[in-house]
Amino acid sequence: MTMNAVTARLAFEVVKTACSNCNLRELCLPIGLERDELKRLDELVSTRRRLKRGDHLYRAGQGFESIYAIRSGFFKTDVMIEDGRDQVTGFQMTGELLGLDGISSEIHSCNAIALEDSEVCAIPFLQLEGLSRQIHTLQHHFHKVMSREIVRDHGVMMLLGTMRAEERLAAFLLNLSQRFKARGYSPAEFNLRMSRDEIGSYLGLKLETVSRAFSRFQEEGLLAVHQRKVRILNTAGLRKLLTHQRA
Amino acid sequence: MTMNAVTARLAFEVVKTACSNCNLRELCLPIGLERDELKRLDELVSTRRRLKRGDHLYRAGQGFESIYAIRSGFFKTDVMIEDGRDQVTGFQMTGELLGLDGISSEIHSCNAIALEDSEVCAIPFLQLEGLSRQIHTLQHHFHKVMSREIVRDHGVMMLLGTMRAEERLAAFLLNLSQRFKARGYSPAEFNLRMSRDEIGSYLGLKLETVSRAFSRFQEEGLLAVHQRKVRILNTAGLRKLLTHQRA
DNA sequence: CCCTGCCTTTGATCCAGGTCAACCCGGTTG
DNA sequence: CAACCGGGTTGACCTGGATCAAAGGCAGGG
Repeated sequence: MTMNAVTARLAFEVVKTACSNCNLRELCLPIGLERDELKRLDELVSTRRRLKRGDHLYRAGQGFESIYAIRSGFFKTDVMIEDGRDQVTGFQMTGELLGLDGISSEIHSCNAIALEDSEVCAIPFLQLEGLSRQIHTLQHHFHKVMSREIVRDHGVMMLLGTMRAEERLAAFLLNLSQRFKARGYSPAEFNLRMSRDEIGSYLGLKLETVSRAFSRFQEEGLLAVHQRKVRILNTAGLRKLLTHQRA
Repeated sequence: MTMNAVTARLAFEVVKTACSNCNLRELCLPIGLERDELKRLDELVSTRRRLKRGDHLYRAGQGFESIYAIRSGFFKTDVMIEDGRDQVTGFQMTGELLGLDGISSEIHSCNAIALEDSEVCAIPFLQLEGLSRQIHTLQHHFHKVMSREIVRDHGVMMLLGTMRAEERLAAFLLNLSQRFKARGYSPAEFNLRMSRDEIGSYLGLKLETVSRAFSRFQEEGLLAVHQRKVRILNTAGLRKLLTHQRA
């Protein structure tokens, strides 16, 4: 093998999977790692998976062995009870981790479904634990990610427990907006990847209620909606809905 | 110092704080640790804190440095938004951990309040991370605990998003019952440590609705309630409310 | 012992959001 | 092109739980 062939091979692999070369490394697990630490993480994250819209990344009941970092695309997670009722527990986008629910019992407790064609990096969990025993920064960052998920869930509980329909939708839109912004997209104009029904499930509302709330926001000049295309016209107005309403 | 003095001193310390001697060690962080590992955990868990009913263990906004294992007593955690609305995010009992919300930003995001006189073990988080880099079992168990919290939160989201008032209360009571049972108490008869208002906040209901649901359950012979004293008479009936109801 | 204050229960009324139903719109198929 | 189909919107009506109000325990303090 010539030197060039080696270089080419390395270059190929880097393009193929490396965290060290991923433009999400500031959003994702590698945050704060040194060059050589990053390389060791690269070794774990060797398998990618492509999913088409509608595909399951994993299902409730399946054995757990990896967590997944979203490289591109958009997901929802949901839980189901026997009688068929289900609840969307979250929407995940680029750079976010999926699968943390599986750690506790080594069995996934929810479904993760791609809402658009997506790509994820699979990170074998036991190996991640091994590496994070060696790299303090990685360990600490991983703990922060899990804790952030807990805090996020508390926010959703607050939303579901105390807010009225329009407040919920406003909170939802502001959250999406802020996350798009953090990824370099417009915070004001975006396409929803999920149906009214899925938004409703997440927010504890029926799809008709979600639709009506959208229409109301439009009437009030807070935003322009057409199907799944949303443009926020008055962020402050939306924000005021959240804080100010109620006694 | 005589040998006896040394022994006595050790015995004193063991009684005072050691995980190795704690009758909760099968419920709490030490699960699965070897004798010598346990000893090293003991060294971290040196500070105890006693709280009286109503005391805050920590408050939202305070800096985070330790997580807490409940040694005895009963807690609630809640989050608040500017306009004064608050949401109880959980009730914690013996052997459960508090403070995981603080890891993500190094600032606590919720309040933890004792609902009865209680005692907790403070575990400095950075030291816990250090030790769990050395003790694989401890690391893994800690990850499971965090993950379990996420799964629990998803359950609450399901409850808040899809269940009707009586289903919520049934789910709540069954959950409490099961947790008392796991601690060696009667699963059928217990004292609620929280007010109707706090139950309502947790379940996304008003206190009057909670009270009415209790009365209804009593009429239907599912349980006997008097103020905070609850006796479950028909567990299967309560369980059926959960699964069967609705289309 | 009574008083005070908090918690709980219960009744009467109201309303936000659920339910049911019709229609619309854009994309796809035969 | 028509027929179809899976969202999305909109209207009319209904209901579960919120709200408002009153009264009944129970615990703690003087």
